[in-house]
Amino acid sequence: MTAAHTSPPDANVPPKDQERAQLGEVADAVGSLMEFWGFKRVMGRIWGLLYLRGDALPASDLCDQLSISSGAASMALSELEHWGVVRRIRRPGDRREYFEAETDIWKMISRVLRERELAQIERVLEVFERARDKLRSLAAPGERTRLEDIADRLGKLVDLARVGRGLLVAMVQQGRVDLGPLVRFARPRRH
Amino acid sequence: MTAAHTSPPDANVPPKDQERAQLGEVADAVGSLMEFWGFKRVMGRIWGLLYLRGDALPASDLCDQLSISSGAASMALSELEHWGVVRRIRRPGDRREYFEAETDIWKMISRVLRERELAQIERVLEVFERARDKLRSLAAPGERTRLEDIADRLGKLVDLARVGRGLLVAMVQQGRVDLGPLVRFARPRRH
DNA sequence: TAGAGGTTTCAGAAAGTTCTGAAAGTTCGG
DNA sequence: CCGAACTTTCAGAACTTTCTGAAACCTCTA
Repeated sequence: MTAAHTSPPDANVPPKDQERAQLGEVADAVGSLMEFWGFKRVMGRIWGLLYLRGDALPASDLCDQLSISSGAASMALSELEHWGVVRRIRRPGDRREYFEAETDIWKMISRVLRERELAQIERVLEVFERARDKLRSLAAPGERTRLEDIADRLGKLVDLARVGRGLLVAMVQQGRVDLGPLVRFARPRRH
Repeated sequence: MTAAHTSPPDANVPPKDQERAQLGEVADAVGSLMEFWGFKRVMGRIWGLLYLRGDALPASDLCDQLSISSGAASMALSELEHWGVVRRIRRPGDRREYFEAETDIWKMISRVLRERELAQIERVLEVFERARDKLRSLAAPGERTRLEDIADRLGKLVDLARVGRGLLVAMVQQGRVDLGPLVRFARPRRH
């Protein structure tokens, strides 16, 4: 039997190590959330650690604590900076750069919605509209053709994308939205 | 000079080919949207094509039109089926299986929100809560320590995750939400 | 119930992504 | 300006994801 039989189970693990382990777990959880959102996992881990620590750390500390190379840290940090999620700080008399977490989470989220999701939906919307018009122009005039039906369904996608766009705009502008229209548009018409 | 100098530019391209090209573009656009959402690109391409066509197609047609192997089609189709995004149909007197697109888009979206995003946030929330409690238990009792500060910031993440969860629940339940609480929670306290 | 027609599975190929570590670049105090 | 301290860049390594194509597996019909 080892000393581990005492209770609580980790009574003999140095508190510093336990703290570091917990911070690491939270950072990993934030990392998986961020990865889910389409960012690099390390980006989330870095922000999570900085956020919890509450003060600015030099890159070398991040490399140690998260077990990543200086290259990975540098790349992730400049991307985080680009998204306004982390700030770079210089301290007089210290040649290193320090990094600190943005704490206004809504600011971060809305920026991503605005710059990334909104752009995405605009692109898609344009494709939909262009294809719809093209298809209508191909349809034999006068009669109701298979092509017209396709164009109509495409029109439904256009409407949906527009509602989605409106939703995003409302979110990033006033953070208050009604999903009703989205639900209505996304349901198939009775006929 | 080629015949392409006549206008409109593709007056001499067979309409069937133009139609197919447009459908392909829309399918690709849906594919990139779906990829953005964390699904496989082909899944979106398949759903897009089936949705526009409006009727059921056999797998072999999908392979032809989207230039994918039977294996890829089979895998993507069962995943789409699992998400309730595509239905499998048998036609008497035909040995092949046909596939048709679900047209209730909200049903699809809310299902993903419920089964995937909600599960994700629950997982993260648990990690946050566990770590917060653990850190509090490590802090020296009585006085205000650095550890307590960390635990407080973690508590903020917990609150935020709870609000996010509530938002998702509201969305999948009644499709009507107020983002106000999210915005409020996500902003840093004045101090 | 044999076997033709269709579907799924899966090992390896291809493509895509992220990381490492060292070299090149930058910055600043002296 | 020099050079130590730090940061960025980038080619290739390592890993992950997705796809192919053929073999195994169904499943109807005759």
